[in-house]
Amino acid sequence: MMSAARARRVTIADVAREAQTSTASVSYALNGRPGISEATRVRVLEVAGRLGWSPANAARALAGAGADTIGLVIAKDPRDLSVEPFYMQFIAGVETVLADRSMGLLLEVVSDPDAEVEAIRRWHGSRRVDGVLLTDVMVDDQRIAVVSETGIPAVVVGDPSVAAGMTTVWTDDAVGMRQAVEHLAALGHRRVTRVAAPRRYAYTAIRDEAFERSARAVGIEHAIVHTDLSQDSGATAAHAVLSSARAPSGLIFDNDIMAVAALTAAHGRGLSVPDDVSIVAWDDSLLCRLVAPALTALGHDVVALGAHAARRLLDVIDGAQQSVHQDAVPRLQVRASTGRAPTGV
Amino acid sequence: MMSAARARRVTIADVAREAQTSTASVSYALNGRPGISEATRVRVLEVAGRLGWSPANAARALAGAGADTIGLVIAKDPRDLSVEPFYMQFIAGVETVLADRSMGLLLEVVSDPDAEVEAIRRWHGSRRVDGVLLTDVMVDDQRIAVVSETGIPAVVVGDPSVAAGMTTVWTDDAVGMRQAVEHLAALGHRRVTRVAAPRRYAYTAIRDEAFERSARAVGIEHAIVHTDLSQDSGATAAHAVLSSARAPSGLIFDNDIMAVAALTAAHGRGLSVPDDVSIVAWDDSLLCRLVAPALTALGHDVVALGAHAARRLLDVIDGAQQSVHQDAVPRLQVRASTGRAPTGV
DNA sequence: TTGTAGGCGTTATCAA
DNA sequence: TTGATAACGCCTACAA
Repeated sequence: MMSAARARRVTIADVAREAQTSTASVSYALNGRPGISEATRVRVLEVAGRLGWSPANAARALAGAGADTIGLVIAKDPRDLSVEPFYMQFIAGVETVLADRSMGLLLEVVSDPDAEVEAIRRWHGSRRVDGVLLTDVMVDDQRIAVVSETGIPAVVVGDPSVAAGMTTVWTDDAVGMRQAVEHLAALGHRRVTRVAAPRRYAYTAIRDEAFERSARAVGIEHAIVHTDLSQDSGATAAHAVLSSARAPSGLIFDNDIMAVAALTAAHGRGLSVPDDVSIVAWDDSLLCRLVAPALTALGHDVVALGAHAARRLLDVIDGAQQSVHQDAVPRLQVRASTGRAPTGV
Repeated sequence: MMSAARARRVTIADVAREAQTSTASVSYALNGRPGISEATRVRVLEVAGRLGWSPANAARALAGAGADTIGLVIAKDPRDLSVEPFYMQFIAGVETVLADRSMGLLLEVVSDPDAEVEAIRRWHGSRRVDGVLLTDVMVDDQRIAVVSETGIPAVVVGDPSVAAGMTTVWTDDAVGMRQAVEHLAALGHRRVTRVAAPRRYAYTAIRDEAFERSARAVGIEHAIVHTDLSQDSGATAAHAVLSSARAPSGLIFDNDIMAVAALTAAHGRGLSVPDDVSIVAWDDSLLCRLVAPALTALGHDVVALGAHAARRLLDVIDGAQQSVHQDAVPRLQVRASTGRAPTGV
């Protein structure tokens, strides 16, 4: 079979010739600029449509317009991504905003933070993106340093305290944590353990602190175990914690995967949820609703978060001052996995 | 705070001047082309590094190189994406291949097929991508028509029968289906129902046919129910099927979500899995391992599939002939949700 | 209101 | 092996 001969692309000059005018007028017409008669504009647009012309992105970018693209680089192991509903939702939200401005999203998935920095550098160097979105901020995150040093328009999705003054869209995890702790306390739980994300993530310290403060405020015993967020570490942590001398009656996990793993672990130990132990998950996903009992979980609208972040990034690209924006507060969805604390504990 | 003054970017001319040579030599040096002395090459690279120069993507693209980008457009409701581990894994696989050629992935998430076609047209028209990946092929898919008519380099991820002769990477769903049916038959099941995806997806008919053929081959009663792949429709289908006069003892679902919903539905009806009813899921995700009992499921390596498709697309972009490539065959992971058929049925 | 021409940063051609 | 120089396609002063 013959490979289809690539027909020469139609250019602005072709349209100008066909419409019997100049390339300048074609450009004006397409971009809705003043300085052209209505008659000419209509004629040009008609011809452009008929010829199927659309401006080459590279040419406009070269002529001074931006790349009409923003970048998002995700540093995760592909294995973990399969269970992270977060990013697809976030991306979907971003896209809703980009679509209105017909901008594109350049995505890169890398396996380590160094590659992430390198990707941002490369994108900026080759002018492929007008700005970047930074998620999953870590302690001493190199990306923050690179971005603020090079002046790439960027929005940090995370706590302002780690954003080095850059524009930030953040969620108040502390309030979420407090809801979870108070919910368990109100149900009579006197000992609660937080099964947390790795310390390298910036949000971990924030949630740790909020957890301890909230627990102290309601006067209950508390402890924290740090994990790697995996299913295995969730199960391991659950077993360890539940077999300890003074086992807690309430567990708060930093994601849904670990919470579900803990559910299975508890059942495996002959414990009932929520009669013997109550479980709270962070990240309210479908998973939380699918398992039995359904999991009480902290959730927020990630699609909206993505849209919010994208909107702010476009503002920054347009020259807006650096600023801090709070997104919706996490809400506790109470379901069947939390109940009154067992008596006599 | 002042917005950082955007320093003028360093161009190839700057490097040429500093290295006391011409822009042509700089270009040759950077791209590792012959026709330049080693001394000059070294000098140029040194200067380029010192000045922090990297070529502007737009300029290269305009000068004839490609966009160094491939496109992937996903037509799904954001809500559904949150529970679709497929795409993130697929994307991760694609990225591993693109990284080697330092190409980028342009992503677009839209909510309906028309927007998808429009996105592809737009990308092609503005020359933003060198090629596209087509997934989730539907019956009479407009994208196939547009792509083959415009000659955009593309790879169809799906059955060759719907790819209109374009380069295809496919998975043999029929073999997967046969494994599932034979597995149930071997366990003594005599009545099996397939809870299927919507008919608009091209793969649905393929799996339907494979299911019927396999069931006939092993001589068991069989039926098919079409759904929208949602949790709710999975539960609804399970209830309807299990309450029917001649209820099947085996169910084969077209995704993991519905299978999990059915698990809950079965429990809700006081049925034991697998003692009363066996359940097989398609798409072996973490979800299948997290629930109790763990689900027997058909799975394949989606990360590898993404890499495979990307590799073939790069070949097509490089001018390869249209061709058909089979990816790994789905494998049945036998877990606790399937067991011997109940006696006396 | 219209058209001409220069510039954006590379790559490719063609003399030297 | 080099170095001018002409595309590439668009935008935009500036001139008509």
